[in-house]
Amino acid sequence: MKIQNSQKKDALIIGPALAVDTMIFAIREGKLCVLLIQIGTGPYKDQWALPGGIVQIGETLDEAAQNVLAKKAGIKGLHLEQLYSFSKLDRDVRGRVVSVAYFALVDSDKFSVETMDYYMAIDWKNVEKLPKMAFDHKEMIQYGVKRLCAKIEYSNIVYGLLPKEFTLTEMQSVYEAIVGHVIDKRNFRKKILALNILVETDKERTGQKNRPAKLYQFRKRQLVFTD
Amino acid sequence: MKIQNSQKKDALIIGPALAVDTMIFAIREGKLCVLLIQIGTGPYKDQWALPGGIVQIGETLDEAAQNVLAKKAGIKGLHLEQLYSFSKLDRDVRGRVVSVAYFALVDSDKFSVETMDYYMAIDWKNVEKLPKMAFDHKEMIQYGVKRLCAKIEYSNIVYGLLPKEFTLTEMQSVYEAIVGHVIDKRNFRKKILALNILVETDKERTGQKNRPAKLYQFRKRQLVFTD
DNA sequence: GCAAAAGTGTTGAGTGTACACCCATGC
DNA sequence: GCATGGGTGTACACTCAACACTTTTGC
Repeated sequence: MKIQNSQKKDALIIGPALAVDTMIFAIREGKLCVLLIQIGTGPYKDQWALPGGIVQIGETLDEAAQNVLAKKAGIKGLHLEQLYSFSKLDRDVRGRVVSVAYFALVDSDKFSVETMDYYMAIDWKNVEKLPKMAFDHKEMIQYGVKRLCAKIEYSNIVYGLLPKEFTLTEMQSVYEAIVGHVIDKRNFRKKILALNILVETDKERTGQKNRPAKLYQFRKRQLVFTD
Repeated sequence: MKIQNSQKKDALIIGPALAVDTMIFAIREGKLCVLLIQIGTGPYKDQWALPGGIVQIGETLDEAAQNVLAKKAGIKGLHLEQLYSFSKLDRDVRGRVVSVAYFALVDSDKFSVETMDYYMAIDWKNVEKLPKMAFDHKEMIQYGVKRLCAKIEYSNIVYGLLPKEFTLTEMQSVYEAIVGHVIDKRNFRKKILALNILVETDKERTGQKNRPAKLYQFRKRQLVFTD
């Protein structure tokens, strides 16, 4: 492929390789977790990494991120959002790779993530207790968590983390897992209901040893910004 | 360059080329403007574009953006911020290029931007009256303006648009140019002074046919987030 | 003295925060 | 009847928006 360059006309330019890495967040046992794979071979053997891969010539970045997830974790059709592009010269010891990070939120109960045979393992890891990570993926995750914290304040992005129907207390637990501290129950309910992003159903969560809780749904299961 | 790939081991991968484009904003005659160059040859001849270029193998994205600006507009040492990565398949008819957009704000009076001889022209253009643009650069600029509007609300980023010393009215004019509507003078002054990002000097702007205005400086000439 | 821009406070509305008790259910 | 989590309201502080007149200078 030829790209015209203002210095050396008609030179064949091979710049850095281009990759995407995907950061899938979920709440597991009340903690914010991220989906990681364990690398089976090469200089990063046994270390953990975000699902990622090289961008093919016929893919946009968004498509590349979708394809990586489909291939490496069997996950399809998530709403993925571009986060940032990482480009330190030594971020991959095998060669020069610039990587565009993407993130998404899922309800982990809906996914039974399968280990593909060319990885040693695939698993959810608490973002506060990350294992030894390959590349600059720890840095990526820290950046992603920061952005996620900011984003839940002005969008309904947590819809991805919750099942179709859920109680307000369940929703509050998700917020608490992300921001990392407890929230006042009355204020939380007041704020969320005022946003008008939820609709009450006529169902209740029964079968517990206490008062049943009303179930709610999101008005729209897609990203909406509140003002 | 070889990159190991989980599908085809030891294949030589040539993915999309990687570029950076830089968006330099300034206020000119009270309007938000962006620095553009007019392309002299090729399929985009006579159209305008952001200063940009291919990322070299030994550069980070940040460095590539700095180098592009130095080469194409003689501008050095700006605080550039990464905006977003654009990757539509047909965004450059000459071939497949993914481009990472950067932006910065400058006080245009401090720069005498020179036309390099391989361009037809380099000039500031009002972001609301853009000429015919090459690539997807119009889309990039629209995205950049949106982000800029959001950003001035919670950071001191406009420091780049103002000279070392300035009056509050001058600062207010910059805000008005960016957000695109007039702002109440008393509320603006109250808000800005409360942020505690400015220091009063003992100087005044004299020589006009009206009451002299106090001059202020930024406490820090680097990006600071308020709260 | 007049034109032109600088500078300055108050009020009302709305928003965010802190805080404690009764309710419905399972066992 | 008791343990468990569900559900509710008020008071205060703070923030934001609207609004008009006096001051200082050049001419």
